[in-house]
Amino acid sequence: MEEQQDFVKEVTKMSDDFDRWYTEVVRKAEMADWSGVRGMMVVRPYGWAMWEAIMRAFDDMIKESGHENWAFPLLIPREFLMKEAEHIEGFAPEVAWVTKAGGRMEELEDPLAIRPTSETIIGAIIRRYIQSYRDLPKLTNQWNSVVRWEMRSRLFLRSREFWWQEGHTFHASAKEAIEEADLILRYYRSIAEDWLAVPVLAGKKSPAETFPGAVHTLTIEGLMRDGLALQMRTSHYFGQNFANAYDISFSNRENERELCHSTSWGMSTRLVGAVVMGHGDDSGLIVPPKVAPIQVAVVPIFRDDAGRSKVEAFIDGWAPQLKAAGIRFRVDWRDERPGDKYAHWELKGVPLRLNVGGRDADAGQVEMVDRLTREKVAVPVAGIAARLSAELEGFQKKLFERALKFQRDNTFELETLDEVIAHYREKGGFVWASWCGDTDEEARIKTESGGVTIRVIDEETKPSGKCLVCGEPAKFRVALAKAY
RNA sequence: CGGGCGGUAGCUUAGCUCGGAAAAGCGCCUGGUUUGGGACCAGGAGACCGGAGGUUCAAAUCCUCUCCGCCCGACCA
Repeated sequence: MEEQQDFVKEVTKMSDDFDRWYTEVVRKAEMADWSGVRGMMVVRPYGWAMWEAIMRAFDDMIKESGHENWAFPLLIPREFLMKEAEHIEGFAPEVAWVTKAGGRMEELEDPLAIRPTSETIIGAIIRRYIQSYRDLPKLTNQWNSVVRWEMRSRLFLRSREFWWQEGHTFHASAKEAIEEADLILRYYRSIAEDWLAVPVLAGKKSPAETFPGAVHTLTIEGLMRDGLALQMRTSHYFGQNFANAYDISFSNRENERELCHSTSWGMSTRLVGAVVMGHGDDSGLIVPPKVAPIQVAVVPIFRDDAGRSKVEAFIDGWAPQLKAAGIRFRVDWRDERPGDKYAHWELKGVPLRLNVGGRDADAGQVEMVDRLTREKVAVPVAGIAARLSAELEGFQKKLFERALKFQRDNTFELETLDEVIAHYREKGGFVWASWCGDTDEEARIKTESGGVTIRVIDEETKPSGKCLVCGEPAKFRVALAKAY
């Protein structure tokens, strides 16, 4: 982490206490808050706007590849939930149930689960709409919120209710379903890297970390600035497990009944937390331009009414160009002093700030300040929209490169469990190692290291040498990390 | 869900040990002077002290229960 001057004074320094820093930034940047009901989050406009940008980007991607949005019910009958044994076993501890309803709080005959995810109800319903191979693939998605009864919560990262999209697709062949899960993982990677500027490791989860009921789970894992990994979403291939449990079948060309192959995949408001933790600094947020609710903050500077009129007229001269260029900007006319406004927009992580005073008006220029480098440069107003667009693009790129450098500087290659344990006593980051594939040994890594887990299996690269735990020939190359 | 700590104005807290008219700073509102990195003066609004019950002539303060938050752990696909 770079040295920073104390530009913003109202947040705990990241280096002093990362967790406190995180909570203070999220709240003081007006992104989210607690609601008074335990674990239930309020997402405020500044945080929600980032989520909206993510939603739009992802929604465009999946529409392009033929997915359709649906709305399935919030409440799930118990018998629907119970059908896939592994799935329900995995989710049982965090399901909330509606057991009473109505003015007299009458006990329901059959309790209804509040969806923790919708595989079960979609499976139970979608079978109606799938009869022939001609109905396949069925590519569904829904934007909604789900409830998981978590015991410990953090804003955006883990709350009892969170907002996400859940995609559920049904295919005629295993190959097609596997390709679907791969495709979605590529989309997720693009959201993380191209939109949020957070570089990720992509790969397969170990069997112990695989989604309940899935054949395999794919994941993207980002590295936060405190050195902990964050699972930034997953994509699952179910084989025929759900199709079997819910009898989702179709007639093939030969008029034989076959079970569908299915997938599911989800991406949540947790990503907003990844933006905070992946880019922030001691002064607060740094928001990637592509998802920034405000990309450019304009701070007018003047002494008196005459000065104000002059600056206002000057800004009015070129602001419409920014609007026309689709730049999300705000002119800060609040009755505050410039220094307050600087700190305010820095805390909120607005990529570019324009300081505009009488001297600038005379010179036909503005002072542009970069939130990342804090460099100040004079920018002529002639051609300002094109210049700012280019600067924002450059900012997005710089932010990604900085995060990529951070990730590389914090990625290591080790051979034995002892080395891994010693490493995580000192620092964080990713550690690549080789593993034989034994689940008990995987559990040993976690217990003996104090929480280090296998985050990703890299299937592209052959493992070198021996398993870090048992020393037998390795089958997998894996990335280890402590994670959120 | 266990262990520890906390909840008093929008925020941060003092007051609680030892019961006896609810305070401060910041923020907010009004007016004025100000404004290129965080101003100042004057006036003002704002709190049933998280909630319920109890002890007492009297409770922010003592007791019980409960809700919410923070830290640690378990759990977290």
